Parts: sequence; structure tokens; C-alpha cells
Amino acid sequence: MRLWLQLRDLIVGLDSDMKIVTYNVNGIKARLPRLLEYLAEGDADVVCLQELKASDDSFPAADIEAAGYGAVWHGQKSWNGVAVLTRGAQPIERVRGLAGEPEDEHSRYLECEVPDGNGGTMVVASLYLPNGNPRPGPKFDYKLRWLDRLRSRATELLSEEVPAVLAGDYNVIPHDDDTFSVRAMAEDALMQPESRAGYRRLLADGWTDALRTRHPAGKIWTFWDYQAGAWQRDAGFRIDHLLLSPRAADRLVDAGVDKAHRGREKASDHAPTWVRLR
DNA sequence: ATGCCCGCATTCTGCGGA
Repeated sequence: MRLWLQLRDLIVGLDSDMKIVTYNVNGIKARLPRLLEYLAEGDADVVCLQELKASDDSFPAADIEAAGYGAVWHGQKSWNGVAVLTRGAQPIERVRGLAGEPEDEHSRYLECEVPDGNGGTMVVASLYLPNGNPRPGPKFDYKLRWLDRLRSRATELLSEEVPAVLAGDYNVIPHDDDTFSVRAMAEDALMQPESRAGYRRLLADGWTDALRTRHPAGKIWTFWDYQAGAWQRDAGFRIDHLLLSPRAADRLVDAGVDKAHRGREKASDHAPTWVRLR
């Protein structure tokens, strides 16, 4: 069977593996050289971007197309902004923004249909969950409501029983092991019990945290602050997550962080974080 | 206890980020 699949892939020219990446770029204009470099390295099939910090008309679509990727984006001047890139194909937009608060104009959720690398399709969403600081206050309340709204959409996706990946910057430190210092972050919105509970409810609904599944123990960071020498001290935390629907989790091969990218010149404070699906 | 460092918008500085 395995040989047959390999033979078929050889004949049809399909990859048996899909690398799906989530990458908070912290400003796509400032980060364009790093992003193009990353795409040129060539093993990312789908890239979900967050924090574009750019309006729709200033999204560098031509550069990304020249790198061999189709793109759908949901920009916003100065803040937020998410996109989905697909190598050698155009993502098909499904959902732009979460239901429940019509007055919410933040660009934080973009859901697309993309090739699954095996002749079929899958669903990939790029999401940027609100930071929620300072707490308590309206920003923290907005974060918790947004988590609830995400859960509603995620539940609809589960009922479709499709392979799906919810990839993005969740701004949630799920567990004490996911930060360099519980003490330093104790009062932060990223690791409040309410934030964690919202994230945990997604897992209880049937979503799989890909990184924790592949690496059940140990410290894995996806973010290192620009300040206080956090990168040099390896003082980070894990807030970028890829949640897999059951049919995507069945295909899980590996997950990790392209940590070296955080050490490059003019890097984002987040590193590209990825999952490989069969 | 606070700010450090960054990107963005528009400066002689503020806001948001995490």
C-alpha cells in the first residue's frame, strides 16, 4: 500500500506531506524580506500570516505571487490583518471575520479552502486572537468574547467533518510549561484562567494542539519579546498554535518551530510554527 | 515598580503589542 502510494505520488506528482505554517510577521511591510526568504526556502505549502498591519491595498501580492504563492488577505490599516498563502494555488475564501459582533471591525479571522496535497482539499484558517491587556478592562472582555465566537465557528467546522486547521497567534499561554516564567507573566492576559479555559474548551470540543501532541513534554517557544534580551536569554512563550480537526489530526506527522528565523536580522518577535500532515 | 524593543502613523511622540 505504502509503495503504491509512493508510486502514485511519483506518477501524479503529488506531495505526500503538507507543511502548514503560522507566522505572525508583526508588520508585513517591514517583514517582507524575511517572508520572501522564508517562502524561497521552499518547504511551506500553506502559510497563515497574522499582524499584517497594512491596509488591503498595500498588501504585497505581486511579490508573494512572484514567490510562487497564491494569497487571500484581510488587511487593516496599522493593526491586525491576516492572510492565507498557498504554494502553486489560489486559496478559496470561505469566511472573513467571525459572526456575533457586527460592529467588530478588527481583521482577525480568515478561513480558506486549500489543496490537501493529495488531490483533495482541506480547510485552513488564519486567526489573530486579541491580546487582552490591560486586564481587567474592555480589551480583556473583548478577548474572552472573541474566544467564544471562535469556538462557535470551530464547532461548525467540526460538524462539517472535514480536515481543518485553525492556525494562528492565539495570545494564550495554555499551560505553565508554556512560558519561561510563570511569575513574570502571572498578571498578563495571556495566561489568565479565563483565557486558558477558553482555549481548553476548544480542545475539549475535539481540536488537537499539534505541537503539544508531538512534543508532550518540554518547553517550546514560538515568541520571544524584543525587550530585555528575551531572545538572547531564550525567555519566550508558546502562544502560536495549530489546532487540528479529527480528520486533520489523523494525518499528523510532525510539528515544530522554525526557531532559527527568530535570530535573523530584522526578525519578527514570533517564529514560524508548523505542522506536517500526511 | 518601570521600562527596555519594535512597527506604524506622522514626529519632534503616542499607541499597541506581549
